Amino acid sequence: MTNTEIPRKTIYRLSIFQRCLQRLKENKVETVSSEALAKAAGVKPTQLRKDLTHFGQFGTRGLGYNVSGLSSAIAGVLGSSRLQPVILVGVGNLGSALLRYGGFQKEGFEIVAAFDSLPVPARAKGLKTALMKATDLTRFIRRQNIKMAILTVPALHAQEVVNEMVAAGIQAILNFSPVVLEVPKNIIVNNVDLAMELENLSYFIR
Amino acid sequence: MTNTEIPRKTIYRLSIFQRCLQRLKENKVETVSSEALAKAAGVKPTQLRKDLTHFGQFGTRGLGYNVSGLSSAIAGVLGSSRLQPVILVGVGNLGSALLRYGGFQKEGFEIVAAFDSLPVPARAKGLKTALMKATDLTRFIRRQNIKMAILTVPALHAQEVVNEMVAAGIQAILNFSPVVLEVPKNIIVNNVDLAMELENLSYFIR
DNA sequence: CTGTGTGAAGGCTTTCACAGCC
DNA sequence: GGCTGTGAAAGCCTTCACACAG
Repeated sequence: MTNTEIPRKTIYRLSIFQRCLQRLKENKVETVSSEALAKAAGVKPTQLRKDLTHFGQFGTRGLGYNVSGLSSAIAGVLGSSRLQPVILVGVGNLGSALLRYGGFQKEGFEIVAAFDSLPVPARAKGLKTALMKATDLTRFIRRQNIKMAILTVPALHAQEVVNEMVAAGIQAILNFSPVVLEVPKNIIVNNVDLAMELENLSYFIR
Repeated sequence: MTNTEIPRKTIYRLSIFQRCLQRLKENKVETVSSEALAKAAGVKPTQLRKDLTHFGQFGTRGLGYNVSGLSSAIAGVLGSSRLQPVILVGVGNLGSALLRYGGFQKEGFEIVAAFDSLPVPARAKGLKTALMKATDLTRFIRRQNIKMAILTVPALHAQEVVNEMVAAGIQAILNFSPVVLEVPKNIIVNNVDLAMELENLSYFIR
């Protein structure tokens, strides 16, 4: 099919477009031009159109895009692998926070279990997610065939936990530890480093 | 001085290098080559060297970089504006979580106040950060001359809160709401969208 | 001989310009 | 006329290759 590898940035933007389309749908808008949608997404119209050409043709010339049509097209690209179960490792401040945060479920992800080396029940108070011991990690990943993990352990332990998870079969990691993880090439890691984002912002203030 | 604008990616990497240097310092390493440091940071040696040329020359040919020397040089570039006070707006699940999370303080940022339209004292239980009403937001920003804000309000209210903050003088925003914010060109926004990161990861799993 | 600093080359992404369809 | 789809151009970032300093 698509011969060239699709840029990661394109995939990120697809998610943004999807969000905007959702909002349009709620407002009963049926058709949208690349100009309008791009503006809502904060990009240039040509970029939106270029992004879409990676996957096919979805618009009608002279008219624009059918909102729900484009939306399901993007869902088809993105969504195929959407209903992944996810585990969270490291139920400290940030970890328990993310468990409480509903934003994942809303987008179709479910955190099916949380792990900690020293599970403190108080931390999981009021949560419906199962809290398990770190010693169960490998077995759980294998048994349930989990592919995605959110990593919120202290920096010091991040790499060793990653090694264990990768050995058990995890393929994608959302890493919140301020550490550069070493993983085999076929494993994908996205880093979210909050302190770094602030540092970066502060640089650009004059 | 430097005529061309420095790429944002370079600034991000500077933060990573700084982290690695810190670790080297703790281990009493005095000298490091671009190859070793780059490997620790997960980039190519030439890129590290190119990044540094934006700011000057910091190495010794045939030897490498003095760890603490390079570290303070980078701190000088990044750190000039490091001790920014920060406010957090939106004390919901994610917001109160971030307040509890210590990762910011460690890197030199302090959240000096938190705001919510309906401050629930229970949410702030055990926190030392002052919890204030949203109606005090503008005045506080003006009085304390705050420039940076962390935004963790529901998507629906994000834009209006941003408008108010920008009018009051905020210059940089770390936005956790899954919304594309509209701001004047001189205002800088970094987006952290957790659901999008997961979506992105799941796409790359086969 | 080792390892930095850097102009030039290469590769990737964005933007332009316009052909083509409604 | 209006707006998409897309090859070509431009711009940006990364990598190479090597001059040069210790």
